[in-house]
Amino acid sequence: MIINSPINLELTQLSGQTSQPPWKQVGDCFSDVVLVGGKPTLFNVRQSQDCLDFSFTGDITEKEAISTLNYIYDMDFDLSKFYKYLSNREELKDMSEFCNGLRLFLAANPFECVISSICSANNSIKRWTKSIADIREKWGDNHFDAYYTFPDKSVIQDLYEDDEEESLFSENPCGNNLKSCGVGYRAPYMKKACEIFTDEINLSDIPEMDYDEAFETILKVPGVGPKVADCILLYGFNFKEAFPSDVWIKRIISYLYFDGKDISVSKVRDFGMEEFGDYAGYVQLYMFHYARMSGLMDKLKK
DNA sequence: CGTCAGGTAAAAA
DNA sequence: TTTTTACCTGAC
Repeated sequence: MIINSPINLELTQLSGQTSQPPWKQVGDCFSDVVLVGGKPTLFNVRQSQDCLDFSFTGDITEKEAISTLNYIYDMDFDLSKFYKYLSNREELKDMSEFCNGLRLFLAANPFECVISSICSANNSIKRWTKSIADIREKWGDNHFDAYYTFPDKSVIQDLYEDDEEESLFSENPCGNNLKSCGVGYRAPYMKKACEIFTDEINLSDIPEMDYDEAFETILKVPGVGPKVADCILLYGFNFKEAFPSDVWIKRIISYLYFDGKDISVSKVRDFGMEEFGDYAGYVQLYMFHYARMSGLMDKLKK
């Protein structure tokens, strides 16, 4: 079946968005299990022309399958309108040609996005995605042979933190701890985050909030600073007005808009949200990948 | 072996 | 309020 909106699937999958790790890739096909209304469903998606071709296995209707994929790949977002917006601005006009068909890769599971985003802080894409994949395989539920859902917060909350704690309390230590997944000093953040989601913050309240309230709320979670909070709201909850600002976005914004002058990450965030409004999230996504692919990043590295 | 990677928390200015 | 410092880990 085809979803008739343009997308570059591989670019979208491999762009390092902190919603979840990329789906399993075999040839040109990407697959993963998603809980749709609690029902495990295996999705297979691939590029067909410039659109999305998919099939699925699971006890849901075709309509539910389409609506799930529409959400995850943000297929209702009007890319051509966005490209017009970019082309009308001198600083942004080159970006669309370097990232044509790049879309948001939204979280199938917002809780997983929170943990992924915490894991991504001061980390590489390769390492955080492997950590999250390891957590799924160790403590998630197995479906359709080789696929795993992300474990529930109650599971993560009860895990040992590291080898030392495990060998202290366990009769046969066997890597049943968070740090064995390479999350490093983020392990206690993850566990405390789960506690907070049990007795203080209800993640399902977030979509009802306005941006500032959602931001202040999610910022209370251990391991979540401003950059990670914006990522969680953008990739996990589809708040498109988020403008996650890290050192790279700072360098790029500084180069494009402030004549290379050094400005704080916090100012960059304010600037991006003010300047780009509801397009802020997409501009951030395109900006980062434009810089990577155009060579601007190498130029700014020194 | 030292440096670095898409920051955060805690301490200090 | 804004700046500095230590920090798991794996790759180079």
